[in-house]
Amino acid sequence: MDESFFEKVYDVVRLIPSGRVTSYGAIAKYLGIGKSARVVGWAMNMSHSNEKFVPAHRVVNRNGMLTGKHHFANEKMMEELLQCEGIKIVDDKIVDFKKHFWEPMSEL
DNA sequence: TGGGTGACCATAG
DNA sequence: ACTATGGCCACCC
Repeated sequence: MDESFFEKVYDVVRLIPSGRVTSYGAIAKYLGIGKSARVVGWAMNMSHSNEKFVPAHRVVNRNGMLTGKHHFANEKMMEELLQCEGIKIVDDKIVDFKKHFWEPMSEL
């Protein structure tokens, strides 16, 4: 299909259940690019271009740190959204990240 | 057309 | 334990 990689990334991100978080590498691996997790991050960078809303706030790096918070409308919006879903954020990091981690391969 | 970029991850020193 | 570097792929100008 003409679905670009971004479309797939957006689709997976949109499938992330509320209160869960995942990492770029997990999505990258699920899509098959594996090591090139950067493409996933790049896709998120252009997420604002997508017509539909993409819960990019549910996607963090492997350390569970909100690396992309600066790319949101407001830097605090990301952790605020996560907190709204019941996820605790301390020092721009997700508490019990492993516990809230959502693996697309296992769930999908 | 081609180059440069990027919100990463893994390994090595 | 921490820091530094390399690699990797797809999209935008």
